[in-house]
Amino acid sequence: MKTQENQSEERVSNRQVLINATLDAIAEIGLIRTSVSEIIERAGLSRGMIHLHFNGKPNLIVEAARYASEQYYQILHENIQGAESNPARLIEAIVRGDLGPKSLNTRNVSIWYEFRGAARNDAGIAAYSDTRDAGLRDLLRDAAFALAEREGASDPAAIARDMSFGLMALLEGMWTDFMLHPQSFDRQMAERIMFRYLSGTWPNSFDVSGVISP
Amino acid sequence: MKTQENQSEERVSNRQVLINATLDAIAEIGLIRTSVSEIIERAGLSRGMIHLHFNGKPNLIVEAARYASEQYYQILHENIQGAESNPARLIEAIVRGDLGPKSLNTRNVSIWYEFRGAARNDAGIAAYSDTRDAGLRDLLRDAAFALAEREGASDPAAIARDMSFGLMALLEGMWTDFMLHPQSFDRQMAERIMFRYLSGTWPNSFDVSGVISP
DNA sequence: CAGAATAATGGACGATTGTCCATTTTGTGA
DNA sequence: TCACAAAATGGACAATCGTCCATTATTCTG
Repeated sequence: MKTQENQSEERVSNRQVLINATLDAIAEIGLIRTSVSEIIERAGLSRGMIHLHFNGKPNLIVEAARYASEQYYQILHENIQGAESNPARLIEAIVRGDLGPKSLNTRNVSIWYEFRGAARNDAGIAAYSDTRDAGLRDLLRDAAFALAEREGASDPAAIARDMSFGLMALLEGMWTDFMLHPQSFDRQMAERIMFRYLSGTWPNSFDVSGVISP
Repeated sequence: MKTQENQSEERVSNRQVLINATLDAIAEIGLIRTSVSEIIERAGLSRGMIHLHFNGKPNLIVEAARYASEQYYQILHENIQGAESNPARLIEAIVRGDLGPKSLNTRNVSIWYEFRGAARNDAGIAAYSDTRDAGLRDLLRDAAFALAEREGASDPAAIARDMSFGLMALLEGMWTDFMLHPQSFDRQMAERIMFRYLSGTWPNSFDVSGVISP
């Protein structure tokens, strides 16, 4: 029975406006220079709003981290939809998704890197910075285990542990390289390197271009 | 003809004291909270020294980045000494060195990560943040090329490009993981993952424990 | 030893930080 | 339409930021 709340879908609360402005600022000028003045100017709102909605700047930063983490997860699960049943296809979907423009873009990578660094000295941010890893790692490990078993490895658990860890680390490195050189980064090359790695361990499931179709 | 300059080897200029204090602060509390007050307190010097020796804080930060970069390089070259002639041994030395406690420790990793992030918005820092990569990448690419040729790959240049890029990215990822979980990080596991990757591409030169001795 | 040059001090300075509240504006229900 | 509640404003505030300079201490030179 709200009045004209939903006259339009794009009606967003000022709370969310502040979060978006904060993430924009972090992406563009970094956490160091993201001041209250900077945020409220980008948001087009008044100074007191941060205190009203978040009880101070630190809380706003944490909420922005939570939101960014949720966004990443949502895209991840969209990427892997339909591939969950086949471990090789699942890994392929994760890799391609994580290197695709919806995940790997200047804004996301900058935000991710800034929060990562801040997490070292901020428990509140650390909570939402770690979740990304945990969820992704579990997905990869389970898929790697299934794959190792299927290919008849002697110790599938060990392989799964090493490979999920290695894939995570390699993706990390790709993101870092993208952050440092966004204009020269080559997505195709990045994917090829990932699949070369995968085919080295599971030559029956992968080649340099991805999953081998039967 | 200096007076009592070298009465003891550990006599260091206050310029260097400031750089060390800056790096300590960055490692422990991060770049955001590394203020002039914080630095001079750690250095045990007076407020004006930063302006006297560096003409302002920004310059001090850049000089600290340069020094950290030089330190990293020095350790790198110590690590690979004697292994330059054999490409497989050279890669092994780089990998083991980069994952060893002289390079990969809490202080170094924190500093490296902070400068990496700052480089995005600071050209002065970017210069010394990039050099590490450039030098390391060249070393790896040349070794990878020699190895690819020796193992008779069809396109050694392509292999060398992919592998040097992949090795860099994988090491990046290892460093990041160490930064996030320094207490649970497993150096042996990290090395094994690196060598598993290498043996996937060059099974005649590497196995999971390192270079294969003839 | 005297004099000059250099190194070091520590506080003053304006600018900017984040917090918070008195006030005004907007929205809602009687 | 009126009265009340909620949302939003924007400036005051103390604290801290980085800069810079007048002053003092130290070192080097002749």
